[in-house]
Amino acid sequence: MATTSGEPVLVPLTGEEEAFLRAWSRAALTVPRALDADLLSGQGMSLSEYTALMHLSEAPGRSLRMSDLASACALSLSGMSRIVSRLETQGLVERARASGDRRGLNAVLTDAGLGRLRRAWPTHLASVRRHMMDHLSELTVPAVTGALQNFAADTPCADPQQEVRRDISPGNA
Amino acid sequence: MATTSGEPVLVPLTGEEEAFLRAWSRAALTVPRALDADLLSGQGMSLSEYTALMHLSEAPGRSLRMSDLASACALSLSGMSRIVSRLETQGLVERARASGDRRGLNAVLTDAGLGRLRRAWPTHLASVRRHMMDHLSELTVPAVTGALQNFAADTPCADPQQEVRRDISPGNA
DNA sequence: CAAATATATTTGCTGCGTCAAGCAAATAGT
DNA sequence: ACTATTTGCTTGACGCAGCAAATATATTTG
Repeated sequence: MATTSGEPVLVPLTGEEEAFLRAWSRAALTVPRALDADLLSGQGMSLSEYTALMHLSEAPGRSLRMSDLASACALSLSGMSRIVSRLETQGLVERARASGDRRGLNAVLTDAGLGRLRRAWPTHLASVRRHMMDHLSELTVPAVTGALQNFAADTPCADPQQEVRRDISPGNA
Repeated sequence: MATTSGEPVLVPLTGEEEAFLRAWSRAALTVPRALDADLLSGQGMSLSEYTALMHLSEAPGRSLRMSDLASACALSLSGMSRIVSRLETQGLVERARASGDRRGLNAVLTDAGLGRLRRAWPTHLASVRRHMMDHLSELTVPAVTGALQNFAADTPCADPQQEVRRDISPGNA
């Protein structure tokens, strides 16, 4: 499967794959925007804030280390740091020095934060149903979930300090 | 909770839907980042630039009105304007006053731009295969494409002034 | 035909998230 | 114990994309 050159043979996408790619690419841009907009207009809360609160609410003690919260949200640690700061000024989250490792911090969901999340939930749920679930059949849902979980699975969430740096060649310019 | 109040009954997500949502949410963040990073490191070109070039290359006369290019790329018109500016300074695209309507502009792909796109293609193809297609079965690809096409389908791509004549909603698409 | 209005695109400002650098605490090496 | 390195998080600077206002051209209206 290689020509005499060193380059691997690249098989172009089939028509179906091409269509999938285009539909995906569009949806990956528009869906988050739509969810964010609904949440923002309905609850004055951004999607990333909602997501952070959600993950905290599910964590034991409503508490997560910053880095764990960041990877749960698939955001960079620095981005997460700013989001938690925003949430903190609203009193929805507190930062607590981690016991046993004083350089670590736990983001802890406050009662106010939990209440806020609960109030935002219906808005978000309706939005998710409208923009996504209503367009999926019961069959496709489980069929695709596994695939999605593997998409870009090896990709680190930026902030290289979080992970090893995997490097590949440049091509040209 | 439902009957007498004005609020619609919100059915929570099933476990499968919940899993889908989470997998999607993560993938929608990580995949574009991964494709962008590959293109950037391998070709010094961003994913949005690549996408713009691609749509232009497929348009008749390698030419599209700014607003059409924006909606093809699912970007705001203002964002598109800046992208075309970047591409223009690299000589990959030119702006040509639209014949017949002098307030309109056509973004036109230059020969250099087409060459650049062709050179970037293998990198992008490999990236798409690696991060997405390799994780999809032949069955799921066509099964999901239609659903994806309807995700957030009614969502305008921002820049409300774009205000297309998208009049009364038809049945679907 | 002039004024009013609508359309196509660009530009100013702003928020978000990333990278790179920085700081502090923990761990390793000697 | 003392310095070096690593780890966890925050912060400064930056780029990208979005909204709203500005600009330029078209079209409609009186």
